[in-house]
Amino acid sequence: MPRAVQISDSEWDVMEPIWQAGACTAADVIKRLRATHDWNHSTIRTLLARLVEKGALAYDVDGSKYIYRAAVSRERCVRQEGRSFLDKVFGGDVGALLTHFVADAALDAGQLEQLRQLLAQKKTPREKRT
Amino acid sequence: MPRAVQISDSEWDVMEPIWQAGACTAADVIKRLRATHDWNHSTIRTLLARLVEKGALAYDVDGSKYIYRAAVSRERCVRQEGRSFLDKVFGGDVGALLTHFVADAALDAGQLEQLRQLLAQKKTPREKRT
DNA sequence: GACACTTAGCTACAACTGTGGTTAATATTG
DNA sequence: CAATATTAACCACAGTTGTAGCTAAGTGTC
Repeated sequence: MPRAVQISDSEWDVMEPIWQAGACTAADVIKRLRATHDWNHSTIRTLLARLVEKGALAYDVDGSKYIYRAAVSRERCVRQEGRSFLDKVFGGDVGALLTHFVADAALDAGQLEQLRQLLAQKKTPREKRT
Repeated sequence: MPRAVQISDSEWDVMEPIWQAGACTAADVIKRLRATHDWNHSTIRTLLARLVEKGALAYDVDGSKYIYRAAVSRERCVRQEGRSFLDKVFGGDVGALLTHFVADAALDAGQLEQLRQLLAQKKTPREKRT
């Protein structure tokens, strides 16, 4: 399997618009990030380049520019980040993690209901699903 | 408030035994970590020193050695790490985070039950009054 | 065609991380 | 006491991260 790509915080912010848009030029990414980040365009270009090096992004050449696209799915990265956070902070104990966030967070009625339903349907691991 | 202490992965592993034991010497920490990590004792001492610099640990001098103790609570650090993970990966949406982990994890019957109860008791944030 | 703008590529640079060696003072133990 | 082990203090060193500048080549505009 593709060696686990390690995406830093800033890099994650750069991935986000690309995951959302599917494919963008650097200029697109820069434009989108302008709304939320006060970064120099150089910074974003550097991050794009690093993400390509890391294998998190790929690109197609279009004339003089690159059309970037994700080379790793967001899902995959979320799972990996989640896993590593879970291991670091909760020693791999998902129950503890969930308990923490449920206790710590303010959930609105809709979210609570959704979770209750998720849990209600949730099977214990006897029935293996992946 | 104490500026948010930023604890790296390795450092976290060093904090853990201290949070558990309450107070230890470097030798204690090293001994405890031997079980799980294949680290040179120097490495652990370096991490201890860095954690002191960062204000995550404090110590009392006992003869020629230090008795380390946590200067920041585990709770606090868990909340902070949790917050930053939540923001990075789920854009601050706790519901999404919980959904992810519930869906992704294998929970045994006991954990499921515990969570159901937690959710059952959980109050929605103060309802907006009119 | 001249000039401004965009683009990728390369360079920089300090802080943080992971990992561990060296030293000098101090304890411990045979 | 002499040899050995422990300790904290310092140093090292490469890799990652956050942040950005500078350059040369290509593109668009008048």
